[in-house]
Amino acid sequence: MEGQRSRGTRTDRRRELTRIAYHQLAERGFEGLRVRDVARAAGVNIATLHYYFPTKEDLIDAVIGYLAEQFQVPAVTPPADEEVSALEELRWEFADLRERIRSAPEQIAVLAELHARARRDPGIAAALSGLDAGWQGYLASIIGRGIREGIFRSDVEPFQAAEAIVAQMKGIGYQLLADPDPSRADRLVAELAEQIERWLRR
Amino acid sequence: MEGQRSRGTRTDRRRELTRIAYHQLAERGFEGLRVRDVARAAGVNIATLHYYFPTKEDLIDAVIGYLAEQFQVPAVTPPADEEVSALEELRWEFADLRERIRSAPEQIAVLAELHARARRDPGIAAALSGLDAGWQGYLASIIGRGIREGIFRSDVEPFQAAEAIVAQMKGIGYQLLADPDPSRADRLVAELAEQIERWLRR
Amino acid sequence: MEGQRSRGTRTDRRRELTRIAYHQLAERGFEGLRVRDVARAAGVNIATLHYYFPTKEDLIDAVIGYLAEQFQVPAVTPPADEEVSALEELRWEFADLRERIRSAPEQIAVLAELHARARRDPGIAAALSGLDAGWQGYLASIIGRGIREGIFRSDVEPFQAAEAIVAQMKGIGYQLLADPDPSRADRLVAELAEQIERWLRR
Amino acid sequence: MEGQRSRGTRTDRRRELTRIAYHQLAERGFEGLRVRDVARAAGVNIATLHYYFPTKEDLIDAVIGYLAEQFQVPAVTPPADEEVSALEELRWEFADLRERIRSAPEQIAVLAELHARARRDPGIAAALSGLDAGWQGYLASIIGRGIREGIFRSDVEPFQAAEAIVAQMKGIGYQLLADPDPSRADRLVAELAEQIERWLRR
DNA sequence: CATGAATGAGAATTCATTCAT
DNA sequence: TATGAATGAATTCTCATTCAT
Repeated sequence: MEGQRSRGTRTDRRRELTRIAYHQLAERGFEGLRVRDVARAAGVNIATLHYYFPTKEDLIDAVIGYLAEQFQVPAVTPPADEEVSALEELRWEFADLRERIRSAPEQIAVLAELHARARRDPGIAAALSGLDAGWQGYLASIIGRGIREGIFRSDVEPFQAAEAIVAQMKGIGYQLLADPDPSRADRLVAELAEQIERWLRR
Repeated sequence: MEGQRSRGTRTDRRRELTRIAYHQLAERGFEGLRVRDVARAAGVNIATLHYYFPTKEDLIDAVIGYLAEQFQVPAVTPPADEEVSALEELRWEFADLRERIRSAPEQIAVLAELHARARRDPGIAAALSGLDAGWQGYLASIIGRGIREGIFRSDVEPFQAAEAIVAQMKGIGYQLLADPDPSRADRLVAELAEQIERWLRR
Repeated sequence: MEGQRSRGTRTDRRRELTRIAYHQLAERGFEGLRVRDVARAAGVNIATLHYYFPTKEDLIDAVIGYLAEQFQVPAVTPPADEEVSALEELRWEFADLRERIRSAPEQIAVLAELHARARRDPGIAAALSGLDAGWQGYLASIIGRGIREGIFRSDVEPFQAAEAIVAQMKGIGYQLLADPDPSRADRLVAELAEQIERWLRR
Repeated sequence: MEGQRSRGTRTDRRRELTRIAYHQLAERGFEGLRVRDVARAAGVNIATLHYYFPTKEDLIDAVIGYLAEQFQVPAVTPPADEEVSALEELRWEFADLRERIRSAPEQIAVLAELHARARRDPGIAAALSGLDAGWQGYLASIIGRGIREGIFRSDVEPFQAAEAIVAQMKGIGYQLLADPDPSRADRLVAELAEQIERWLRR
């Protein structure tokens, strides 16, 4: 029973530390990420942090996992799966991007940091590939459905189209990091959405 | 003559140090950029580096200027201005992006690092804005010309379209940083080019 | 108990470092005070010193406090307060100065260093004012008592007289710093004592 | 002839550098004295300074000489030597101290810096002894004359009295360094003067 | 005489990590 | 689990001094 409680506590602590590291990474970048500051913000001793995460890299790995989780959670309520058209689902995806940029810029910021680091760190590159694969697969499935539904052009290869869309969505997100002007965000996302639609629709 | 040579030497040293810092920033990120390593790679004492760049920030500023210069130089021979259509010029722009990704990925890498840092450093944010403004203005001028030539839709606002295109081009570039697979690069750039064309053409 | 010992140890380390810094300041001046040397003399890593004193200034502040403590401790056993005349107490004060110069010249040396620095550092100026105020107040109380006892002239303003005496005592101390010849010290202190007595007595 | 002019120029440069170093020493202390800053303030290259003063110590030696010169120059017009009494001359000496504190505090500041350093530097100790000897000798001559004139007590040993007076005057000067309040200066110098007079007069 | 360029040695401070308790 | 204390190895930056020109 105590073991049970202990395990619960342990998980909580790890998660709390991860959460704080995630936010500090978003705000300060790898350049400014300090395990000491994470520990301080969590109200624990630095040795305690190292008990949970023996090295800084371990903590960073946990942050990557945390980011993946965040991306699982939709920022905008998704349409009821059953009845919705592929086009509507694609539009929802853009609304979700728009909302994420607005209400959870840390997700974009952490993604950008990881992206920059991925060049030097194969582990991070792999983790990002995983994230991308999921996103891309999801978009590809929408596009595929759209083709089957006859709304999208049939000469588009769903997976390759999805690959490009992912890259473009990220580009919009990164562009808005430094200057998070909401109207500019609206404009850019809308423009991208229109462009993609025009490109996909028959 | 002596003064001349002396001044030449001074500029050369500064430039050489800047160039080295630029490449190290591309490879190691801000996270791993060390003035000591820059000095070592240049074969000079660290105090000598500080003679030219009193602080690390001064060196970084020079690197930003250097990046701006690199972006001025086309990666692919531009078409002769006179006779070329807006569409051809736009295509050349994508070819240039493609070539830059292939042969000068450091440009993209440094840009990505600056982007990440811009959130915390207004100076860098301003510098990036400057870079973007040039690029965007150039694209807008092409689009405007295309509209006047009757190739592009007239209901597109050139400057806003250019804004989105810049973000998307960057997105493609960043996406290819971690995994610089040439065929993937070809595919992504081509996809973006086709998409944009389809969107702009009447 | 462990906490107790731990806390004890922490205080001890701080105090030991302070003590060493105090002596090194006395011997080398601010000009030659190096945190690295203090750490070395304490047998600890320089990072350990910074664990206790995050900055050099923090260490210096502790040294100032340490000096204040040293000045609290009489160098010569003070007369039993009750029965002694103001004149005898004043004489004891001079004996104390004489003994301090002989056996604890570091006190004078550190005081002189602080004095020189006080011009540029308002914090140190304030700390010195505090030290002076205590000393001056004490002397003023002796003089006041002497006046009430009828030994001292009543047309002397105790506080202003004390102010001058403090300055003169310091002057003697500083003068003896460079050349700590004991007989010269005896002579100078005796001369000052006689002069002051002659000035104060009716 | 050119040699002549050159020598003149050389002396001028040396003197100018010395003068600047003197003022910077007064303001920043040994702790903050930088040859680079002296050169910059003089508008010459640092290598040029080193041409005139091969080492920092050489420059400091020159500063000591400069201070000695400054002490030669009275701050207050001295009384016509012939007719003045020893008492009047002594009073003039105090007026001169008062004026020096007011209008040339750098003299006191540099003296205090040298004093603190004299403990570690026999060369400076010797130089200061020389300064003191002159001052002390001069005061002793006044006192001796006062005794011969019958104004001063004959049981005072002029040289020893002078020794104490020098120390006390310095003490007053140092005390006023950090807080150069003019009315406090007036008070302290007046108090010292009165005290000394009372002590010396029959 | 004067300078620009260069440097060795060292300065304070930082940081991830360890370890005894 | 948790902590206070400790540290090795860096990090940026400084400074008196040198030297070729």
